[in-house]
Amino acid sequence: MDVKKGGSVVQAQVKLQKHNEKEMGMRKGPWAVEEDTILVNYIATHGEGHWNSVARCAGLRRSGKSCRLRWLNYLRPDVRRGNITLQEQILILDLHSRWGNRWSKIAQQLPGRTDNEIKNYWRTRVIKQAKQLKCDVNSKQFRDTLRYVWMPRLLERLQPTSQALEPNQSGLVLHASSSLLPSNSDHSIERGSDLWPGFNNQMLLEQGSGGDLLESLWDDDNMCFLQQLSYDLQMK
DNA sequence: AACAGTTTCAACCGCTTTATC
DNA sequence: AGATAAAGCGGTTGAAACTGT
Repeated sequence: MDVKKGGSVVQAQVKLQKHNEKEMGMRKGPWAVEEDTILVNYIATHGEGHWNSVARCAGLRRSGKSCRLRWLNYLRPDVRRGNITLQEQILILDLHSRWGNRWSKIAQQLPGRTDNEIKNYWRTRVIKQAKQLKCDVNSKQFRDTLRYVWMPRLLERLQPTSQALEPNQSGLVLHASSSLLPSNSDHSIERGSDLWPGFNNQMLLEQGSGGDLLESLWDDDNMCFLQQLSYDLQMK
């Protein structure tokens, strides 16, 4: 792809596209209810994909990109909205510690959640809390604290309720043991494993399962614990 | 009640990757 | 093989909602 040369082909294409969008009076900003209805109805009849033609054929004055984003992040029937459960929070932390800011990849492990939502969660909650602890969220210290000390503690607290759930052989399983011990392996997420069957996709889908034990990773109790941990580490 | 500061999250942007011709 | 279009990704922004004074 020729993107490095000054005044590249791609840049010219983008300029042209922007010009065309302007010419056509493309709408931007929040979607109106009528626009949502048009998009939903169009996709119900014609299906997803070919977003530029969706925008054009449905009579929406929106870019294909905008239609795609609106559908994937908001209008899609299987999209889950609202509070991120404790299990999801733990899974996000675990996956992020291994994959970094690969939001889309992480989102694939959380049914119904979008990359955008996970990214927002990370930026607004995790980074904020790390700041409170005077930690850099990408520092080894923060990651190790989460992974080797805090998460085992949380999992321990969750386990009694988790184990009450039926194992889901087809679902995702977080290998508690492997993910919490130093490892270079990227295989902690597998399908159909039963190392720790209580913690799987099924559990994530069941609203509130285990969540009544803890509402959030960032409650007072946990924050005190983390602050103490952070202090202890600094004293070393 | 009014205002200021903070938080949240939907939407946009720029870039890269993938698909198609 | 190269050009172009479309899709996808991660970072960023800004308006609305919320909270504190």
